[in-house]
Amino acid sequence: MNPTIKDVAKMANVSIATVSRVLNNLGGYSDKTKQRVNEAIRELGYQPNAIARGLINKRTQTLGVLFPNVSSSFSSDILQGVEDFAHSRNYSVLVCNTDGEEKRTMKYLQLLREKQVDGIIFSSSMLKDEYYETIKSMKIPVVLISSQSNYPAIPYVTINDRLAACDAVEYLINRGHRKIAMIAGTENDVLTGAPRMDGYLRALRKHRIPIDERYLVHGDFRFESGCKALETLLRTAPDITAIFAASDEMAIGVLSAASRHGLKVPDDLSVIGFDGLQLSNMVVPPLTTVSQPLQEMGKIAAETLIRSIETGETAEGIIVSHSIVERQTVRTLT
Amino acid sequence: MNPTIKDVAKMANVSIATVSRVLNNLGGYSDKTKQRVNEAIRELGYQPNAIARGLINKRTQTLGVLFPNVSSSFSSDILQGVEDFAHSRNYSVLVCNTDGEEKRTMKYLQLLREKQVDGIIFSSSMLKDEYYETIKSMKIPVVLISSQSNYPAIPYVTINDRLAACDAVEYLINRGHRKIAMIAGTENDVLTGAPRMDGYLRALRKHRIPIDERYLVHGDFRFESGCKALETLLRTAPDITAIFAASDEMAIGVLSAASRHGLKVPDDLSVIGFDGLQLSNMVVPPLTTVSQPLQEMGKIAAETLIRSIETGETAEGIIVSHSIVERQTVRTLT
DNA sequence: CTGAAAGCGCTTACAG
DNA sequence: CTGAAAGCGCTTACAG
Repeated sequence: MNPTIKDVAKMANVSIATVSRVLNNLGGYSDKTKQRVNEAIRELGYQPNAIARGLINKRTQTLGVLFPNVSSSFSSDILQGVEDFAHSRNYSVLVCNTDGEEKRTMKYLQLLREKQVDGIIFSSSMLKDEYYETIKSMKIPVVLISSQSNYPAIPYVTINDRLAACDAVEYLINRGHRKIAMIAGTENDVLTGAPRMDGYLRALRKHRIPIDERYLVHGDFRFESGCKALETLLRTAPDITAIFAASDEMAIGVLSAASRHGLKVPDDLSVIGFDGLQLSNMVVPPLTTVSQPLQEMGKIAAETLIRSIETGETAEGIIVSHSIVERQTVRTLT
Repeated sequence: MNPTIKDVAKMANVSIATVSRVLNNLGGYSDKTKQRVNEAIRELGYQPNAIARGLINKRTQTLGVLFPNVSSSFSSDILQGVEDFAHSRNYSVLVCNTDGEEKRTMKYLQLLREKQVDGIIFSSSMLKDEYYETIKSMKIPVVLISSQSNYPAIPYVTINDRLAACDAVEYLINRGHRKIAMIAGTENDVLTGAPRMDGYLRALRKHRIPIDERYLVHGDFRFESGCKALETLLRTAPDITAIFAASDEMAIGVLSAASRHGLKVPDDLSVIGFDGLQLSNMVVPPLTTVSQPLQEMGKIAAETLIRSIETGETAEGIIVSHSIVERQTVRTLT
C-alpha cells in the first residue's frame, strides 16, 4: 500500500494530528518537528489521499462540466479554457458528454452528485426544469455557458447572440448587400437559434430591407446541413448575393457546396459565419465570421464558478463581447 | 445536509449495515426489509456518497486522461471515445491538459494519484522515464494511445504509423506520382514523426524511386506549419507533383497556401493527409487522407484499461487498422 | 436475516 | 507546541 499519514507520523515520531498540521501549513509546531515530518514525507514518498480529505472537508476540488458533444470544436475550445483555469486554481474537471439527451444529462447529474463535485458548468444546452431542480437539491453552484435559463439566479457566460447576429448582417449590408439569406439554426432552439434569427431580422428592418421569407432556411448548426441549405437556397432564391450562417460549420458547408456548384466565394456569393472556430481560418478562402471568445468564456465560467464555491456568493450573468473577424469570404458590392 | 445512510437507516428502522446491503444488492435481508429501506431511500432522496465509498473500497470509478492539447480535433475525438465507453461502464473521466510539458505532466500525475484514480490513459506523448516511474509507484494500470514506450509491459492502442505512411505514399505512386514530397512531423518526434517519415522512405525505396532530400521538409503537425512547408517546397523543389503530409492539419495548410499561390489541387498538385479528422471532409476540395479510427481507439483504450483495473490482468498492445479515405485531392498522372 | 463495531485516511476541536 | 479522540459516510467481517 501507499504510505499514509500514519506511516509518516510513526517515522517522524509525532502524532498524525501534527503531520496533518504541517501538511496543511497550519502552524502550531516547532521548526524541528516540521523538519522531521517533512523528511519522513520525502523518505516515504508520501502523498495525501484526496478522497479521505474530501470526505471530511466536504470539498473535492473537482468541477463537473457537461457538454452536448465533447468532441465538437466548439465544446473543446471551451473545455480548454475551463480546464486551464481550474487547474491553475487546483481544481480538476470531470467531463460529461450528454449527447443533448435528457436522460443522459440526468444520469450525469446524479453521478456528479455522488462524486460530490464542488460545482457544475453546463454548456450549450437549455437548462430544463428537471436539471435545475436536481442541481438545486445538490446545493452547489452552477454556471451556464452559451446558454440561459428561466431562473434569474443562475449565472451564465455568453455573448449577446442577437446583437452579434445583427452586427454580422449589418456588416453585409454596409458592403452593399441587400439580398441576404440566413441559414438559421435548429428551428425551435431558443438558446442561440432564435436570437440569431432575431438579429438577422432586426438588421434588415433597421435598414428597411424587405424581408423575403425564401431567404430564411434552417439547418442544425452542422456542416452537412450547411451544404443542404445552400442547395435549397440555390433552388428557391438564386438571386441572393450573401449568406449569413448561424455557425461556422454551416458556413463551411456553404463553401463546400458552392464549390461543387461552380460558384466562387466571394465573387459570386458572400458568406459570413458565426463562432470563430479555428477551423474558420483553415478553409479556402478563409472565412469571415463573428467570433465568440470560447476559450475565454470557459475560463470566465470556471473563474466565476470557483469564486462562487469559495465565497458562497451567487454570481451574476456575464455577457462577453463578440467581434467580427474579417477574412476573405465577403465581397463589397459596387 | 444531504441525507446519509444513517438517515435512511433511522427512517427504515434498520441498521446502516442493512441499508448498505440493499444498496449494494448483497442479499441477506427479507423482502420486507428491502422494501422499507427502498422506500426510505426514495422518500429522503438519498444518494450514496461516492467519496466515502471510494475511501473504503479503494476504487473511485474514475479514469485520468492526459492529452497534450485537449482542444485539438485529434484529442477530442479520442476523448469522446474514452468518455463514452467509460460512462457505459460507470466510470468518470478526469481530463488533464499537459501542454506537452514535462512539469505540467508530472503535476497532473501527482494530482491523479492524490485523487486516487483507478487508471490512466496517456495520449500522444512519449512516456518518459519519470512518468513511468511515477505511474508505476501508483500501482494502477495505464494505457497509451498513439504513443509507445521503452517499457514492453505497457499496453498501447495505436495504428501502425510506418505502414500507414507507406500506404499513403504507395497510393500516390500507384497513381503515377514519382516526385513526391513529404511534410514530416517534428524532427525528433519518435512517436509518430519518425515512423511516418520512415514509411515514406520505405515506399520510395520499394518502388525504386530515388530519394531527393529537397523533397523532405518538417513541420510541427499544425496548420501554420503546413502553409510554411509548402512555401519552402515551392522554392526548393518546384517540380513536385504530390505531397504527403504527416497530419491533416498540415495537409490543409498546404491546400490553403496552394490557393494563395494560384496552384490548383489536385490539378497542379496532389495532396494526401494523415489522421482522418472530421475537418478533412469539410475543406475544398475534400482531402484524401489516411484515416485512423480515433474515437474507436479511445474506446478500445478505455475498454482495455477498465478490464485491467477490474481483473488485474496486464493487457497487450493493440494495433488498429488505418484506411485510406479517397476524396478529391489526388489526381492520377497519365 | 440483522446489528454492533472496526476501519478506510484524513481534519479539527479540545485539552494540556 | 503537541496528542488523544471524535467523526466524515460508507463497507465488511464477525457474531448471533
